[in-house]
Amino acid sequence: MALRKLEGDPKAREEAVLALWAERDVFRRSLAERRGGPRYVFYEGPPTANGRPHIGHLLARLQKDLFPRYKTMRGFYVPRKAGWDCHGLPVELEVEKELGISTKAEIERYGVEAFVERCKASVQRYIGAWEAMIRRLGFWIDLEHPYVTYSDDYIETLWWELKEIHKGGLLYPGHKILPYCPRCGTSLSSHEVAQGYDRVADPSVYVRMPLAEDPQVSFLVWTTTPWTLPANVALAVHPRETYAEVDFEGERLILARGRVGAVLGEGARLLREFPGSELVGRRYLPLYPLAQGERAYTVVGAEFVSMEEGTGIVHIAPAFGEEDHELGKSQELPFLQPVDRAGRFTDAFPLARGEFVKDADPKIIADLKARGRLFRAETIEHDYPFCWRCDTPLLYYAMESWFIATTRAKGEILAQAETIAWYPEHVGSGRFADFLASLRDWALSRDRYWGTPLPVWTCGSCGALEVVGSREELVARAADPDLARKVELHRPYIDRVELRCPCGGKMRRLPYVLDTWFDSGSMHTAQWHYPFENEDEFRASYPADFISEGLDQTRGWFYTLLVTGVLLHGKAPYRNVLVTGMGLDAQGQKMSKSRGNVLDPMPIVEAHGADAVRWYLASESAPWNERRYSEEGVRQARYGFLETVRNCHDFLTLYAGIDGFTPDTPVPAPAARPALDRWLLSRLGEAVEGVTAALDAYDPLGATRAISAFVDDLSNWYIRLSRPRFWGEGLTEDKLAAYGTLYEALRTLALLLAPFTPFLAEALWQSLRRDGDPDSVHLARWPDPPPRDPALGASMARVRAVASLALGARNLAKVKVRQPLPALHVLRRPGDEAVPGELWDLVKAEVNVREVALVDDLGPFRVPKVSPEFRVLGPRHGPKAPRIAAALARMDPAAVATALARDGRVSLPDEGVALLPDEVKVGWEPREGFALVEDRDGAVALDLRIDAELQAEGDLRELVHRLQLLRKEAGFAVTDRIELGYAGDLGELFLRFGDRIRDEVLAVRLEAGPLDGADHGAELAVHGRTGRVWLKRVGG
RNA sequence: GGGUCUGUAGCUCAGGUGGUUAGAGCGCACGCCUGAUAAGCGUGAGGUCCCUGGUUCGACUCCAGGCAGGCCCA
Repeated sequence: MALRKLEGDPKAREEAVLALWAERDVFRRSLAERRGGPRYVFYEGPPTANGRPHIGHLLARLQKDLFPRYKTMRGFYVPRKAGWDCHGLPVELEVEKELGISTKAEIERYGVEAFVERCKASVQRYIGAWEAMIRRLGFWIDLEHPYVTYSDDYIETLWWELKEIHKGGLLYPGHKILPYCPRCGTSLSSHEVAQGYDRVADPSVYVRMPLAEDPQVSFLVWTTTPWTLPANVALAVHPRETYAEVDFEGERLILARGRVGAVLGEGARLLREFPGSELVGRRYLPLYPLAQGERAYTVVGAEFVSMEEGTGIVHIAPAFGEEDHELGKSQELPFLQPVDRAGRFTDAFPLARGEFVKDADPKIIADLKARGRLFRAETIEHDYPFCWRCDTPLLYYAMESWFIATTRAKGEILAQAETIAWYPEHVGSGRFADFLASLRDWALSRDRYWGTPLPVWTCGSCGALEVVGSREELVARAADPDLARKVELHRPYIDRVELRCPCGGKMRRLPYVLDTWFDSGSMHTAQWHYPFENEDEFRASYPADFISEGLDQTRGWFYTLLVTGVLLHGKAPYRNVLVTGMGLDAQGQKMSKSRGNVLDPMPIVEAHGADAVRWYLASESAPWNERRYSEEGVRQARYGFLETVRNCHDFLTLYAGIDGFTPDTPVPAPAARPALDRWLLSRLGEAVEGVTAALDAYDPLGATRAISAFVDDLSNWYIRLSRPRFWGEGLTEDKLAAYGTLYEALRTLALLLAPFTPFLAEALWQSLRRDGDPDSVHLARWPDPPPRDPALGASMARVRAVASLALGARNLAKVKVRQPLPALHVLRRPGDEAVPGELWDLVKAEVNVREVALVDDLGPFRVPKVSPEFRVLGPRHGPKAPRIAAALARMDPAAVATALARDGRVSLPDEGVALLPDEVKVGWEPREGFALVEDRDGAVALDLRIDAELQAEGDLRELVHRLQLLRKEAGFAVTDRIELGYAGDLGELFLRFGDRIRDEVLAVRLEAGPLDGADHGAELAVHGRTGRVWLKRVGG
């Protein structure tokens, strides 16, 4: 094995790693080699295959890769089956767009069979885009054997599930007011509705409903949906609230007393008040007398009437509101439906016949105004639900639907929800718990084409009903068993299968398909085609240890997964959920296809590499925080972190190549190595422990911080200080210790990075691994932490602080580090005795001083400095203050300071006063020839007295530095030997330090005068000495 | 309207059982260093820790109310 530099271009490096993984079949082996070990169960939440992936998808995707990789390295067997959510309205919508159509009638005309085939093709296309992204980013999941929700096997499991649910008595048909999209022609589930709320301006309309018995008096009624007024059949009041009849600008109105001020303001005069119950049973004159019957247009009592908004008198249209519908049933009100399935008024309402209801609002308002029934019309901003895919305003509409009675299993669902650990915790205890608390029955059926068919057949003769739970059952009951054996379990094919009813009649399938959330929410079972196959797999993988998806899945997949899991298996289907935050654009807006502000990750990946994107996502913030994505962040991850890691590695390879060091070269035992090495190994132990603990706690941010801190110490302290150790000739013990330490650090770092930046980790590993090591880092075991040495860590921290202070002092004095100085005096602190001399030597080298001395007193290096405190002096001494100040300035500052400290006062004999401590500022200034720096980390005095020898040494270092730059300029390799020619005043330095110059710049010969055939030359000036040098490569 | 999260430097974000002088990275200025680095080091500028009130000897931290943004719900 040979250490070799890493490919610097991320794209090329990562593509090579992808090829290596493919060639060595690493992902499959990472599973195979762990089979039989403890299982860590992961469930893939299937992406909806109806759109291209964007950067917002990557955050959850990263968690779904990172933790399985980590657990694999910890010895777990972590199978990961990919999955695709293929059914549903979104897919149909894509196809409609392709075809340029938009209604169900058009689909029927086009042909359901052809339409459904196009849905399949569309899904395939998007799956391809997702697979490409997943592969390129190094997200390991089994794409060869995914679960696909539209496959017959998957559907068969769903049928089995529904039959089980039906057996439990929890599947039922009902009529309910449901949110309904008139464009899509189907009702929506509550979690779909939740996706589509938007703030809009709607009419806010008050109308008069005159009492039948006294048309001079009107009920005042408020609504934001004027189009529902034609369907009005009753008014509702709260029987136990107080109502009032008022005079308002000469008109008599009835409304809730508590709403008078808010609705009418100051101008209303109270005529009388009475309980709402008194109004119940009164009749009123309808706006549009479309309803028939004894109970039409009467006032009824209802507890739900709110006193928070409106007038406290609610207009009731049973066709358009859930509460209205319930009330209509209990009060035996007539049912009026003047709107068709497309959301247009029927002939029953001629005024706006054929118009979409929302568009008819202005016409209705104008009509009411013309007839004197409009009291007031305004607009109001509120949130209204729109179809989450096509943006059509939803209507609440009385529909037939099939339901799962989740409310009947609520207790069990809540109990099982308690067993789930959420990251962050508040999602589980907050929004998820809230949602479960207001659980409603699951409206499961959809009036559409591309979906799992509802397996319910009914008999045309006797009305009997059959739920089919498998293909075998279907064949057994089918009128044409051959057809049933072969038929694809999709519309329109499945609709051709008729069953034989025991009554002798024919049974036909109800034409519904399922809510796609039932598809994805059932993956825990259906991905295995259980119970028809794979019983062992199913049992071994229920429940999941880990799932991770975006926050928006709280009421989506997290919910449906739980419900189906509890109903079918009596147990929560997952133990740990890591919730990721939503992706926002640079303006802080949610990224979504409909807003058109999505950021395509692939160009960024191509430019900076998948690792940079992955590290950026993992290290920027906690996973559950929402993110503002920017390419700049990815750039920083690349240059600020990944490049540093690469350079640390390449530093090792550079010198390892020169010295012939290999991973198998024997090195001294850790205990026998210098303190700097032992310190780094201790830091490495700290890093391994930190990363491990963080990942065990589902805290990837904490893990990346521990890694970053270690890399910083490695690069900017360990390697920085160790460089000279690599420069000498031959493999000394010290050099071997440095190689061994650096090697160990990088090798362990590769392991720690493997879950986060799998490509770079692999590239490192391929360079660093020993014979006998696994041939991929992803087949290796997670590292055990090297032992820690806290005392050494504390010593190093102290020494680094001192070096920092000393460099600060140099800065202050404006003396370059290249110029050696005689001494650094360090004010002693408790514990300094325990700091090894080796570490103080590091300070010597870093600060470039001949000596580091601990002192107990900075007195010798500084002198007191006193000055008057005019703020205090002025008020106390008035006009004498300037004379006092002048007198103070004439005195010996040291004497003043001493007196103040000793006596608490200092006498000024000339002025006849004594100054108190608060009247004199006492500071310090460095004694001539010293620089002082003091802060909470300590205090140092830097001796700046440069003698001739130090000066010469400084000049030498300056000269060597210049020569090194020239070598670099000339393009020589680090190991090239050269000849050097020189002329001018500089000659003195060459004569005096010839040997050292030769060593430092690898010169085999020094020549006074020009060199023939020199490769490079330059004028130089070092401290007033000028001259010229020539460089020539030897034997090149 | 309700729930929940977020609000800390120009930007992206840490942090703190309530306690001297609130941090990092990036960016900026000046200086340094550089025989690994598109790097590094030092210094500096840059902060009402969203606002108001309360509790407290002491609040950026705890409590209450509000404001702004995100998500979820109605």
